[in-house]
Amino acid sequence: MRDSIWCFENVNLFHILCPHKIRDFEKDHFEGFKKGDFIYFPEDSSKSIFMVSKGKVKIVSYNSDGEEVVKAILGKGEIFGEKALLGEDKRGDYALACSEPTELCPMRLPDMHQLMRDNEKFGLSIYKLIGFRIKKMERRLESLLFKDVKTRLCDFLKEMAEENGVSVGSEIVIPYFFTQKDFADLIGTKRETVTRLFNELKQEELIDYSRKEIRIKSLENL
Amino acid sequence: MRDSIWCFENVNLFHILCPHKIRDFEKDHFEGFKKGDFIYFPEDSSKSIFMVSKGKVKIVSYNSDGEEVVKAILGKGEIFGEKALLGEDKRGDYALACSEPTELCPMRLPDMHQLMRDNEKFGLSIYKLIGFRIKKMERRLESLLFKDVKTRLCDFLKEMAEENGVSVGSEIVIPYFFTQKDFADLIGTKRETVTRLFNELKQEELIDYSRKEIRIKSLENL
DNA sequence: TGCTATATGTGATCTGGCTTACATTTATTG
DNA sequence: CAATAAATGTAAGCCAGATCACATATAGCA
Repeated sequence: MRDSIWCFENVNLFHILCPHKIRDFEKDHFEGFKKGDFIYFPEDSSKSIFMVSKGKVKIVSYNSDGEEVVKAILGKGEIFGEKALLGEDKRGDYALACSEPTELCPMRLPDMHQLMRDNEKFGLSIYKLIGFRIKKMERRLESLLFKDVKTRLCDFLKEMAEENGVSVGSEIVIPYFFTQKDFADLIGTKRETVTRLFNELKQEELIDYSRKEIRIKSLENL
Repeated sequence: MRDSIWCFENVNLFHILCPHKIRDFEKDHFEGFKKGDFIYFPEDSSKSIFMVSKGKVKIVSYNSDGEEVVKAILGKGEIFGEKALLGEDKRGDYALACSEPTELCPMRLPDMHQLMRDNEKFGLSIYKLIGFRIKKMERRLESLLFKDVKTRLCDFLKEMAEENGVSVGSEIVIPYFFTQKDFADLIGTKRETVTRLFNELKQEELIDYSRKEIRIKSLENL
């Protein structure tokens, strides 16, 4: 594992969960969501967990000033709503699709429990995933406590490069599904600051970007 | 549940875990720790979980600048090292006693698993506790993202009042086992700022404090 | 294709809380 | 009980990043 605050431990459950192994529960599989569609609301009871089979999903809540708290953004193969496995009764946050089309594998909780009982290895990897989520949150906390905005942004870009980056020549291209506002929310700063930093990094020849993609020219120096 | 960022959902497992129900595993029960003693190190493998039966335990890690990242401070009846249940192999942080004497109930992982298998209700409450830990961390994150230092301190004092406070007349007395440095670490600020704020709150007649205790004079207005 | 909404760019100003630098008070230890 | 260490108190100066106030660019839609 790298030193980066934002680095991911990729526990990709796509091939375990979806679509083959769970034909039995396939009833309401694969729902189609459009950008901005809500998947669940805070008051919904936590009756199922989801895996993203296509698109991106954002988990958010809103603080008392109506500002968005971005808890996570998830891509293909990642699960969310997993707190249902920890005895959560209500979701407590919003899940919404943030790319189009977004498709999910929903798993009802009892089915999930059965699956985990039947397949110990699978159960373990689910719990492991929860463990990784916790560690990730701990790193985010630490970065918020001790690192300045620029460092946080660089760490975050590195994380994205690992997760979603595609090598093209010496560069790493990240398809750009976040707005600068999203970046700001994720690293805990303001949009204007992100704009400023993006241009600063461009000046320093570390990245290049358009509204379509971000090109990381020198991952090492970020 | 209250609105406070810092409010606790008290899942006290003391009477479930300790000391009666687990006589079988009692071998190395109740170890005595002095203030500052390390209970585990980051490289230790996660072979057991602990419950505090007496005293206080601090979970920390250190960032690259050697600054302490305080992840949690736990009192009687609270468990720690629970990430072992989530497939963690190494602890990844330090646990150290921060009051004297501190005593623990250590539970080896296999025993724990057996206990959880045998007693479904118990297993559920353990997982629930992990869920609460996650929510608490989410609140801490949110507070760090959006609230200023004074608000964070007030929220934290409210949390402590709930957890450890004793009503004395119209006041709530909190025994004072944290130094101002500890407060600073926990809410993400510097010691000098905590001192200033403590005095500010004293001026405003909201609290009173000595090195022995903090008296909350007006919880509502904090 | 033009109109409108949303995303991005960029300066000027302001400020919470960090930094630095000590002083004072309370614990701890030989 | 003195000596030393640790915790607390206070104040001046500074700066990263927020805030405010626009300008421009791009996308989506009638």
